[in-house]
Amino acid sequence: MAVRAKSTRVTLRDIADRVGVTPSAVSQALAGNTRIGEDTRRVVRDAAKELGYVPSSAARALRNQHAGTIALIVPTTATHVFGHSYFMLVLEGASSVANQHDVQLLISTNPDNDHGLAAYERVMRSHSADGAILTSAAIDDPTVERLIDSGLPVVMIGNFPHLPTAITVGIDDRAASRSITEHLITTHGRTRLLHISGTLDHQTGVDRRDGFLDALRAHGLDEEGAIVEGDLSESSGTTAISALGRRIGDYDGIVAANDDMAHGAITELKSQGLNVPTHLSVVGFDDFGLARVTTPSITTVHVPAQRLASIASERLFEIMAGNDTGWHRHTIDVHLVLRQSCGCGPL
Amino acid sequence: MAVRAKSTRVTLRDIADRVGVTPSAVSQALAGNTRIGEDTRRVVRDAAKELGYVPSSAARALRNQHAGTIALIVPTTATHVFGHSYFMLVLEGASSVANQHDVQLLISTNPDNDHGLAAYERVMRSHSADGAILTSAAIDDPTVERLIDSGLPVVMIGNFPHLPTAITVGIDDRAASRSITEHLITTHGRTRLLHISGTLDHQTGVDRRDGFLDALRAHGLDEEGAIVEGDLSESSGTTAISALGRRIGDYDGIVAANDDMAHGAITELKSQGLNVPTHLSVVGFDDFGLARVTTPSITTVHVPAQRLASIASERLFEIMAGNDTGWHRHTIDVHLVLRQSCGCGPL
DNA sequence: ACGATCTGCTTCAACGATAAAGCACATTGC
DNA sequence: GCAATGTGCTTTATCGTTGAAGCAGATCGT
Repeated sequence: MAVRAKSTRVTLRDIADRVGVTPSAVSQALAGNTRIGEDTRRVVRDAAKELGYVPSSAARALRNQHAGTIALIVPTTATHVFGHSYFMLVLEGASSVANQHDVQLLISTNPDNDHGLAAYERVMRSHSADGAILTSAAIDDPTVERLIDSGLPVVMIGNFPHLPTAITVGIDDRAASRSITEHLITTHGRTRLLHISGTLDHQTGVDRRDGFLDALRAHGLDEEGAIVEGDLSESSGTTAISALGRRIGDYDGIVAANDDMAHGAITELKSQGLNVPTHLSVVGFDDFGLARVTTPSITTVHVPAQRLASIASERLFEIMAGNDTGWHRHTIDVHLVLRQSCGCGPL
Repeated sequence: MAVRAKSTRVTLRDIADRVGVTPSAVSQALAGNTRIGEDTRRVVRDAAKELGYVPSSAARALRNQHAGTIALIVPTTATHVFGHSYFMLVLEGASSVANQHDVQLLISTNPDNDHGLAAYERVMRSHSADGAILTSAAIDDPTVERLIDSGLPVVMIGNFPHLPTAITVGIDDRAASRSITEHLITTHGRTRLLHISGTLDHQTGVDRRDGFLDALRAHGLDEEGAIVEGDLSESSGTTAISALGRRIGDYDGIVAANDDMAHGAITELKSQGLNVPTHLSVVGFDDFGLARVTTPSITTVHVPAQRLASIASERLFEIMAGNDTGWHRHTIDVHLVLRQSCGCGPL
């Protein structure tokens, strides 16, 4: 039983030989071409089913000049971004849309240091994907621009104001950040606020910081010492607080650029004997899972990552189908999720 | 500016024309064939670099009869399994190994209802992947057997005792489950234990349940009413407890088959005014992230999913390279992570 | 009744890369 | 001095699929 089945790879020729026509006729029959007789068509289809014929994706790709594949590109090391459940949601969104279109999903992650090209440049040049969803790109990543200019259909998740031709789906980070900051100010009367920002080489980090500052200015609050730069990791949230030493007493509210840092901050505050939300209100951003399960649960902005990905994917398929008339920038609404860490939810 | 760059796809012919040799010579030059003169080789390589040549993956795949791709197959709906961060870790492990081997990673998820074949059967028959990592397969999934018999190199993550020829990497769920149960018994003196099991159509669910029962029997404890079947979701952990009503008083320890259910159970216990770990000790399984961040943090078995995936991937590459002499079943060690929910960690 | 259209296939070329075989010409061995 | 070997390419065939073009024989229109 062992090796038998292995080599027998069914091609058009096998069907052709069995039915007694040419491979080309089989191809046309399977494609439903009406120039092939009704009878032949049926016989061919039966034979194909019986032999378990599946077209060779390589031959098809070569002949038709498209791969039947889209790529999900994450231009950082796997450990960095995969570590955030964000990616899982994106994958889920892209995957389901790809499946609906009967297209394979390729995951492209690490830089391909072997050839000095980014992995996704290879994907693009080798035509192993017909289009790409790009996410988590840094502002200054020069390869992104080349990717877009290459003519490969690309839809990006996030905001890229410096790339005017890019097709993007994102949320209004700045408005959302302002909104959650104002919640702390107007609902909870917090006036001495600290922002733990994300990495500022990503647009998201900049926008969330700016939204925070917008809120401060709108309410005439002090911007002095209001910002500490983090890196989106839980430990950077912890460090942000511990580095403050006793100056933490100057603050009564913390706006973190994501939930991981909010959680890190809360942990550190707790260990210093400070209660959240009694002594300080803390809020996060993202709501990818963590914010719901911690104690206190974290008030945050819900970012619908899966929906971002599925919308991006749908748009990508439109573009690949030649429909270039749709939107180029799409912003989907987000909402606050009020939980315990600001003082809203039941304790 | 629009359409210009698009069509210019660089092939061997372009390099050949520029250098003044045939495409075949270029191919050989790039492959480092010594029958091509030193000078020509250098000129060709320079031209290739300058033009930005990247081989067509489709043409290569067709000619060489292999795709340059491995598939990560998850034979369930995306929402079910992707929902667990397990998949993220597996992806990370597989992805990094694939990258090291300069091979693309294909994600195959949903059944392809269009043709009545599982998506991965198409992957296999269409030869769009040279090998596959298969995870989260149900015990009775008949397509798994066909996949293995097809001759496509496959390495599975998990244990599949009913598939004697399968190459698998897993952990000893039964021993680990027994071990964490015994921790509750011997260290914390818990004697009235409840197991919230996983789905029993997966080997993991069965093994973890059996390990729990092993511990009970070894210590002469009562098996009556000791098992409730859950489905690995947080809510099934909650339901398992709430459905018990006041009979929860009969128990002093809960062994959940994963952390999500443990967390659900703890939440429900809390809301009933029961303290964990004072009134009851609770433990989970997996340690994929959740267990560390809850309050109380959850004592659990750390399952190194990423390592499982990378070991599986390495073995897959060995097999694809023709080395069939390695192990067929590999079990990697796991360890308990003692935290607060059993009564061990600092509160 | 005889060119025009239809029907049902076959033939052919191509997608891009590659390995085997071939073919000149130069060099070497004895 | 002439076969044997080496060098540096070119020619050719192939992977599996597909669409255009070709080609018989039947059917139709007037």
